[in-house]
Amino acid sequence: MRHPPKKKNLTIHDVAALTGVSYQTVSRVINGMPEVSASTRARVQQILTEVGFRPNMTARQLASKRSTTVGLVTFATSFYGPSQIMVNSEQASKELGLSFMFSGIVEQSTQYIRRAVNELCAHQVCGILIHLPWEVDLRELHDVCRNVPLVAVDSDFGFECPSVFINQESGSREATRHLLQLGHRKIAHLCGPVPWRAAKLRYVGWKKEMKAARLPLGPVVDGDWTAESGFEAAQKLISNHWGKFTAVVVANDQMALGAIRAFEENSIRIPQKISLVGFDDIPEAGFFRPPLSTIKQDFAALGRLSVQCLMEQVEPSRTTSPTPTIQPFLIERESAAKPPNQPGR
Amino acid sequence: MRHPPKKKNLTIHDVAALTGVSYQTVSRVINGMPEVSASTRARVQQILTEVGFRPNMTARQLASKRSTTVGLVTFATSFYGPSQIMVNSEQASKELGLSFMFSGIVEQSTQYIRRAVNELCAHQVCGILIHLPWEVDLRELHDVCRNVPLVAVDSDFGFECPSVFINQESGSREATRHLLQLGHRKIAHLCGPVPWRAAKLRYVGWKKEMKAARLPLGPVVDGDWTAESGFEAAQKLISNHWGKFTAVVVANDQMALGAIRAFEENSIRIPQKISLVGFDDIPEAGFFRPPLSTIKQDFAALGRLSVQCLMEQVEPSRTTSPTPTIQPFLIERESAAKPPNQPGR
DNA sequence: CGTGACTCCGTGACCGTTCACGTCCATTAA
DNA sequence: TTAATGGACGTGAACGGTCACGGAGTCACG
Repeated sequence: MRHPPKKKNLTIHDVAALTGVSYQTVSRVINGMPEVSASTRARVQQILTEVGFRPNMTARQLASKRSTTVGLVTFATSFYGPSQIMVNSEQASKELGLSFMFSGIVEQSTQYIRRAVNELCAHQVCGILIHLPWEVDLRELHDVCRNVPLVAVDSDFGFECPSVFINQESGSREATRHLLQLGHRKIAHLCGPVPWRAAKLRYVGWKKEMKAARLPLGPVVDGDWTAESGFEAAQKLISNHWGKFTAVVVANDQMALGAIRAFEENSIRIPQKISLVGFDDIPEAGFFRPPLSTIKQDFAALGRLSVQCLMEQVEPSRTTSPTPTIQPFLIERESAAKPPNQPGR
Repeated sequence: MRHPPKKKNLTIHDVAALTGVSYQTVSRVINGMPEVSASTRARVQQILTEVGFRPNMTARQLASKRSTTVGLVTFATSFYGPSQIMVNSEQASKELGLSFMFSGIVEQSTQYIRRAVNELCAHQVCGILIHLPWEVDLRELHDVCRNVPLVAVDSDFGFECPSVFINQESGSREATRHLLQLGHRKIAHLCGPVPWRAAKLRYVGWKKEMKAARLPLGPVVDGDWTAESGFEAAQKLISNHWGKFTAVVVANDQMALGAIRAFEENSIRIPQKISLVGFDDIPEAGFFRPPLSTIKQDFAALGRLSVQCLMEQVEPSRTTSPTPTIQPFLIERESAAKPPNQPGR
């Protein structure tokens, strides 16, 4: 930070001098204001492109007290969901002509979260998208945001907050329903790590669907999203609960992958003996053995809705739309079939 | 963008008024300058934390003509490599106290690239990390960057440019060597999409290692990184080149996954009949069937080196270190074994 | 010919910081 | 005593834009 200042960049004044008008006029053509004659506008425009003028966004933000960059804070970017959210909300921002700042947090503590939000606010983002996979009480966050709008992306904090959700519960119900429709009656659940909101909701979805079908809940074991944990969980299922399930709703695709391996190592064929449905539809899912039936979430839509919701906050022009929710849907492949000893439904 | 200005944020002047000193003094304690007495420093500090003061970065950047945010432009963030680069360079930036702006490009044309770089420059980033998987002539990029330093992250543009690389070629040679050491003599290559630099270099690595072993090149087919293309490529290998290879070096793990499936569908056992080595070590690789031997790249190190290299550019204080290169290494699992009909080497 | 309205454009202040000075006071050396 | 030194702080001017004015023309109309 201790080094000579950079070479000068071109400013609005330079352009003004080059064209022979005042800096204000240049500003006007840059911002497309009407009160400029066609001829001078053309002349200024000409010089503008000729010298490749590029407005200094920091100066503009400072002067106008407006901003066109959105911020995102996320946790656990190494997982599929968070990284998808990151990529897609950037894309959506770009489509609306907004820039994008990102701040990841390495550990889910309020301290780190505060820090990330603070950083983004210091840079005068116009609003913040925040995705935290765990449920966490973040009431205090309003203090640090002050007047910077916040949108929760598939997250739940301790307070009322504009949000956009993926309906995890409904997705999980759909997975369960699929199995039910195939004729399964004893369905286990391979659960994600409990503090995660998505894990909990997917568990609830499975439970509710089973209840709705007036069926007893099958065994539940849990993992930590990784394939390895899925492997171990399936082992447990086999050794502790064998006979008590003919299908399993798995909370994500990676654990499903691990589970598939565990079943295979025990010479349990899928889907002939046990059916499996995953969640996420990661790109590899179609090439597992067998190809995994799974629940797909439309992250592109999530990204779009998120920034849209944020911009509604920033600029509360029209009626605020209700909190949008995205419905995940089933991708049917080959890991789920009719249960054994039962010719059909 | 047409809406009432926000409520006022606290400024350095407010803090000054609250403490009863001049704004300059406040600035001084914020920046840790020495010429402040211990007592006033303490008083200011107190108020600072009390009101939760947060300096306006845009104003600071404007005034100081310095910046502490790094920019990244990437393509194809849906792939493993690019998304890893994104996440890890953000992490590395944060560790150095730098903020992070991101701009993805949806299509690899110079126009889009220019636009992304321009956007970042307009926001006065202190430097730009750029990762483009294709080789592309970007000489003109110096114009648009002007005096903003650029670092190529595992990328090759048409001009001399500070860079940090992953030694793709050496990684691929290692994969090939592993197969060679196991006793394979006829080794095929499943190549990535040709315009990609990584695809080309991995191809070259395989070729060179084969040449070095004085062996003829096995068949080459190519895919597009997806599991699906890997599946198709392996089909071609089987139908057009059967008998001409006992092992295949696959350019990434996803294609390897597809290939595994193709072999399986043709009842060709891996690794008993055909050995396979992948590239990337995606989190799922260890749970393929069989677990995939593959080449791992340390993206965390890449991220760290990238921003480090960038900061050396920004602040050319000490001797510039040579372009750093990361060595990928083999993760040995079970998809590669001795060739059939050959008890060992 | 004066008046208003409208079009086009320039001026000065300001946004929240940093930077280069300048000032004041106390201490020390001559 | 006086000048020089230096520590602690304040002042004014940037930085590159935007915003709210205001002024100079031009035209139509009374």
